[in-house]
Amino acid sequence: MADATNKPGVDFIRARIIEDNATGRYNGRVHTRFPPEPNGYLHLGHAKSICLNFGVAKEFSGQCNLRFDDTNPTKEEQEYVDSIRCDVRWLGGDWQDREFYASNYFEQLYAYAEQLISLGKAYVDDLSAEEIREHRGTLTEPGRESPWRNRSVEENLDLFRRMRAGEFADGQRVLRAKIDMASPNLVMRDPTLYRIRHAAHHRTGDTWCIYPMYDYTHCLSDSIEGITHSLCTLEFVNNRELYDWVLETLGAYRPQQIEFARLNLTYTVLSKRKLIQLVKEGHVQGWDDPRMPTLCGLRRRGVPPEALREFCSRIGMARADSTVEYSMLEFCMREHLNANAARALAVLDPIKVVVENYPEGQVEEFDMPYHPEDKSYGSRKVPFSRELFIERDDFRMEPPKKYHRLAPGAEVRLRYAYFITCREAILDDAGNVVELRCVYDPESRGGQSPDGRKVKGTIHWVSAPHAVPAEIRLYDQLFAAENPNAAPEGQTFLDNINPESLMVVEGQLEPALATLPVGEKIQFERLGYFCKDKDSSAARPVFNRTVTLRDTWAKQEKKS
RNA sequence: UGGGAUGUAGCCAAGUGGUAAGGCAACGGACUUUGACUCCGUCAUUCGAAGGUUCGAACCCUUCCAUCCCAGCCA
Repeated sequence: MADATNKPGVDFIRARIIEDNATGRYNGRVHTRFPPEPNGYLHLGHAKSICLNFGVAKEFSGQCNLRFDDTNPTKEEQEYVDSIRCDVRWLGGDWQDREFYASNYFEQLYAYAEQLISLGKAYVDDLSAEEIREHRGTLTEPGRESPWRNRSVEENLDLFRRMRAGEFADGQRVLRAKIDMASPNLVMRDPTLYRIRHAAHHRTGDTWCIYPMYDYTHCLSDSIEGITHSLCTLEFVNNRELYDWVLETLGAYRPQQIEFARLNLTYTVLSKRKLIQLVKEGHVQGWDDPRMPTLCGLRRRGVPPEALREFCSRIGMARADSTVEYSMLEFCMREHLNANAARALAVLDPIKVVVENYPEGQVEEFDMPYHPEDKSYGSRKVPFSRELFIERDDFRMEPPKKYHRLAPGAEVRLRYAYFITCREAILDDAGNVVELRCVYDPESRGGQSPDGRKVKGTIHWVSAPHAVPAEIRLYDQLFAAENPNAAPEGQTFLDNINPESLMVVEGQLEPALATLPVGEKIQFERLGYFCKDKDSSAARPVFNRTVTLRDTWAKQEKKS
């Protein structure tokens, strides 16, 4: 056991669990929870927590609950709980029948609060929010006690019951823990436990007009559910003292809170406030805009859940603040998609090619494998004719050194089809290439010449009369700056939005692509991975680019 | 300025007294009917800094420095 904790790859949380199991601290039980507040959509930061909590439970034959931390009725909505359920399931979190809500425990929490009052550990305070703030002191000065701090248990009980009964207006009184107004930890300076809010709750309706605060609710919810390891992010380190205080004071079962660093990613923002702003101000087209780091956005973009899980495992788990490079995420997308996406041909920026020596009106079909390394994907027939489209970038009037695509007089292979040689480029008045006149070598059918002659380049193509036009959405980073939050004086993260984060082009697809189901992921050979979007219609498919293929040539060319 | 947390390569991250894992990125090269994939190679004499203890320190001690979190009736 002890040596298992020293194995590389075991993070500090798992090491702790192994140790707890070894000492029998929870009798070998491992029970975690993923506790989102239903006030927004889940994003990559939550993915880290989902993978941790559900992952740990699975690895140690334990359980993980889904718990909605719904203690603030003014911010929470059913829409969010629905989306959260959907996103967690998509990522692979399985909470079985253990879907809980902090609001399930309101009655129990209330009883505990009365107990705290009876113990002389909580009191009703008449101070206003502002007065409480003034009494709290500052980072360097101790706070002052409220004049209402030493009311009798009877008076406190009476007042608290009347708070519940709705006798007071919002903000008129709160229930506070009686701890230590001079504590160097501000969280411990008589924290608020209950506040009055005459607001309908999305689950409990008008049953309550007082609502418990996070610090009071979370520890007790964990305790009630028998959680063993309560995993949360670093900003809650200061709250742990209160977490323990509440449970200890009430003599309740005590799980342990363990904090880890939250995820930061380059070229993106992961704060709920900023994400909401992007949606509300129309900088993106919604929570599921494929440029959003939300789970629904990533899903729509075509990112497989497996890639996200792999990403979460690769970034590790530690307590140091960190910012992971976006390229790590891209690597995980490509790694999974390369092994799991079928291939097809699509031309996104077409130039017409006329194969002069190919008989007019003739059409033949090539059988092409859907996956070059996995025969189980099968194959499909792709039509070939006298008129084709190839990628504009695959032709140069004056090819640079080491360019092994098409140029006047140059020969290339059309993927799985024939060798062609360019005879002539037809230009318009502005000097743009409008058409290429080529000849093919009939002997090279399938892409190999019997004389053993080699061509360096292989390019993709579609048959013009058979091609299916489609809307292709080319996504790039939403932000142009590595750290969008580092905006110059007088600017905000919004000024770092990448104006070219979305480019829409009209592409030409091979026919088999027309019938793909929405959500299907596919590699357009030599271009990248794409996913059919829900905006598709029968007449007009729409594809989102998930991520490009690595492009060593483009990088090399840019350098010189 | 009080308290808490954290500093290992461009990024993430192991390592917890015996002489710096791994991954991403980058850069070379091989292979290639995707300039993809795959494969091979290069990439920390040094662990925030300075002192100290020790035969031996990224690990222990001291001081300092830097970054992050906390003054909601948000979570």
